[in-house]
Amino acid sequence: MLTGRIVEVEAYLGSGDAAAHSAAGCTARNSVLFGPPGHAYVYFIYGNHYCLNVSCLPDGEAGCILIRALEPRLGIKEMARKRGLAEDIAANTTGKISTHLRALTNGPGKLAQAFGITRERDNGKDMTSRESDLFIAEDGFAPPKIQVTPRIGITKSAEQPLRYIIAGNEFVSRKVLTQRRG
DNA sequence: ATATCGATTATCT
DNA sequence: GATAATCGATATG
Repeated sequence: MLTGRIVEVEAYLGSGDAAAHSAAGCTARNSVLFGPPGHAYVYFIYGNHYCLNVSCLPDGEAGCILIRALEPRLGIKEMARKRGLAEDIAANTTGKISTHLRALTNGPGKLAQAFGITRERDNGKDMTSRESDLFIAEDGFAPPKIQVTPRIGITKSAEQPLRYIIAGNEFVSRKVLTQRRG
């Protein structure tokens, strides 16, 4: 089993959000977004990568959360293998977080590859049930602080503060502008 | 450290 | 035919 803690997400709104895939209405690609909440919307982008979203709003309303980064928990070696990285490097018994460990799941395309998520296999899966082979569950961790920033990598509606990260977490896809150096 | 750039294809106009 | 919610490599200060 592979598990990771969600540390970074972005919201794509059901209406009035030009950056959302649902902005132009329901198509074959995005139909999951218009279905019931809690289901996987997986799309293929830039001819290379898959990205995982979860539908959120009630049946009939499009809207979703893009999962942008995870803190790897269980199955680190398997994730490294799927990512094409050396397995032993990821086995960090030292407690220090290596760049290789970070590289497993600190981006939407990376985490999809680490988990072997594809549109063909996973689009439409119910992510609310532990019976599903792809699901979200509560792990009891209470984030110290949630930070909100603009979304990343989009050209439309780029100013809206709809990206949510666990403040200070080492596995977010980009370091936030913090005052380093004194 | 930050910036720019090429890869590669499903999807929509 | 153009576009895209990315990544990894390369270049530059």
